Amino acid sequence: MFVEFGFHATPTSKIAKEAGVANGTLFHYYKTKDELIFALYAHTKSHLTEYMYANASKDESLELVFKSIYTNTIEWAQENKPEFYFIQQFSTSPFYGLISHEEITKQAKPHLDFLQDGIKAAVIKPMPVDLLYTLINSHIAGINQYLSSQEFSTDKQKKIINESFQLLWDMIT
Amino acid sequence: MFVEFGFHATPTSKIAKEAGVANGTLFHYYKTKDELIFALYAHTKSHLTEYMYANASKDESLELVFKSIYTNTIEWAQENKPEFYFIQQFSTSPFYGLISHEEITKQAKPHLDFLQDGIKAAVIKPMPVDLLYTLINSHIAGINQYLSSQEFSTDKQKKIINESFQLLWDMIT
DNA sequence: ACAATGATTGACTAATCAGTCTACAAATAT
DNA sequence: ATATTTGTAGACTGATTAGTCAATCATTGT
Repeated sequence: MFVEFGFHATPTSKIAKEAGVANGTLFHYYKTKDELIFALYAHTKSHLTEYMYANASKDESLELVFKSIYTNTIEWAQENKPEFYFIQQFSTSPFYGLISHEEITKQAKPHLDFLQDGIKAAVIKPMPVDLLYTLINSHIAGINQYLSSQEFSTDKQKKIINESFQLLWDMIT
Repeated sequence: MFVEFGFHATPTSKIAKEAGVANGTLFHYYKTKDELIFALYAHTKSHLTEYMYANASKDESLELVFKSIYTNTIEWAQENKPEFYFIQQFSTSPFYGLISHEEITKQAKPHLDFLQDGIKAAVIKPMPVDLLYTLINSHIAGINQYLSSQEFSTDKQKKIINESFQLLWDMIT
């Protein structure tokens, strides 16, 4: 509903109704509407992170692990479009600025470590990991936007993902 | 104010006050608050577009023209952070979905044409221009996010822009 | 069996908001 | 000079909203 109508155009009364509970119940679990929004963001973000690292055996080469994470992320986004869109909407909203810097770095830590390993192993080009991370995230956001902009067959979609991965991989290695 | 507080947390009364006019005056020029928001988006977007193509002499090589557009865009974004942030906020909000598809393609047309020329000239890799366009936009959004995340000296900033341009250029050519 | 705590309800409220309306002022046209 | 249109003002309204509250209901521990 936040994605469809926006944060403030989605009243708590409708959220409660959609959830099948009374108005008061909602405020029993979340002191304020903002708290609910933050909780939803954290919840959604952790779902994505969990899915990203699924099937990531540490035996594979760094490229294969990275490709697995890349593919997983896009797959999750395509199968959970509202959730992914919500993350983006939240990230570019004033709400995002209210999250503590600490929380954000904590969230990004595992990803940054992974990239740092890649640099240390002389696989990934030496550059600030923050920059690298941002570039990768933006790239993935772009691919998702493209994949959502029109209807592709599953095969065509896989082809796009493979090719765009190669572009990204060549760029950072 | 939209960037700072969000769309609905910015009442028309405060907009009018900030603009130094009475409440009624605002609604004399914009029938609804939404109309004002759309107008602000169109206004801001056209400012950016104008700046992007500044100093773009058609005599230069395609790479130099592209680099000029690239640099201009990032410069504008860094010098007009709230405006750039507003465009991003708007683009990932439910408002964006209310803009006609026609309007969007019309807006992107010159950029797509430019990229198409690059492909025809065998400078840019052959791929769907939509995809190319999205990748470039995402890349630029990422760089801006990175540049805004910490304070860089002007020299350092220029260095980052140059290096990241090279990454992008190598990726698409 | 009986406390005690936690969960659920929905009517209620105080505040806020987008948009209206009437009156007046300024500018422009005749 | 007068008439007509356009711009400005700000008090006002009806609707909506986040959040409260007092009263039940359910669950758990003893």
